[in-house]
Amino acid sequence: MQENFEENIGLLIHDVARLLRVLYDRQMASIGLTRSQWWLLTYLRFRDGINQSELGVLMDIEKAPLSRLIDRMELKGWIVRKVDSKDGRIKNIYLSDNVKPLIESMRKKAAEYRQESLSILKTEDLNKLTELLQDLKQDLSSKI
Amino acid sequence: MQENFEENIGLLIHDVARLLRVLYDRQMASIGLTRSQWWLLTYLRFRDGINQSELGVLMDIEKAPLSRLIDRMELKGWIVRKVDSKDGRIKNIYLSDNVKPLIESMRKKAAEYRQESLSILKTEDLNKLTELLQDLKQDLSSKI
DNA sequence: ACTAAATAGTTTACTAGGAAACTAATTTGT
DNA sequence: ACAAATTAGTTTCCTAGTAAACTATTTAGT
Repeated sequence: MQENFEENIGLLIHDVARLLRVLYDRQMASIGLTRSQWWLLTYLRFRDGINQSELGVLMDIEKAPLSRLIDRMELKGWIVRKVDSKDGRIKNIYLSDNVKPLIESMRKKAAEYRQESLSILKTEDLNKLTELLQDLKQDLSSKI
Repeated sequence: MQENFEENIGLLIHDVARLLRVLYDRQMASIGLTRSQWWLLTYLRFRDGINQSELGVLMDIEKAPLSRLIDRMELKGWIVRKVDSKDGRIKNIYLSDNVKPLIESMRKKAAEYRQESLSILKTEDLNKLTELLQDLKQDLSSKI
């Protein structure tokens, strides 16, 4: 297609990321979660009470889509917003008690996903791939 | 975050894909195109007159979003739908003449993008990375 | 030839991302 | 103390992805 279509590593990474995403989405869908929901719950599990701005930085999404994601999850009763006691602009996000069983299911699914998606690679290849991607990530980060 | 958060290669690939996408989008935005628009024009450059179903397979998107993408690009006068002369269900997509200069700009930007995004990797590392990703892609494709 | 099945594309509903304009609360500078 | 600037979050508009229901056309089976 393009001048070097088959060898285009950007396209290849794009494809691999997409395939991983499809498997990932499938695991999540089996317990009734979208990718964003799962991702947000995973962060909250470790940072309960984090505010929206910090959460946006961690999840690497803008505050607008994050605000709407939180709206939908709050409607489901999974999380709650609470205005910060010291700074009235800030809203902190907390997990609701009734979402705890769901989070346990998530952890199991995450483990299945890792096993399913990466079992083809030998340990040394996995290490090499990780190393190369980390180099690339660091370089790209400096250009953004 | 997760049990093996830092070493999670799925997350790493996701991050690299995102960073590449941001650089890619930036190049496209400089000539007034979205990623999907650029992508569709790139395919049409090599397969002018392709029908929507085939285009959807190539671009790996469903027919619904493709139909809407074509709507928007047809409104801009960049492409045209023509009902197939032999099969009335089929619509073939053609580039308009006035989009040709834009396509030339695209080719230049694509070259800049490749240079900007991957220059950090040595040739042998690029080859190794390509090889590993191809293995992973092939395995994942069989699981989808 | 005629009904049933398959195919191509569209529309709608939902989730989701980015950009920009907006509101409300807080901090800074004088 | 008070106006200006900054910050946190929301809303709106646009693009875009999936799934499901739908229309129109063609093909297959009898």
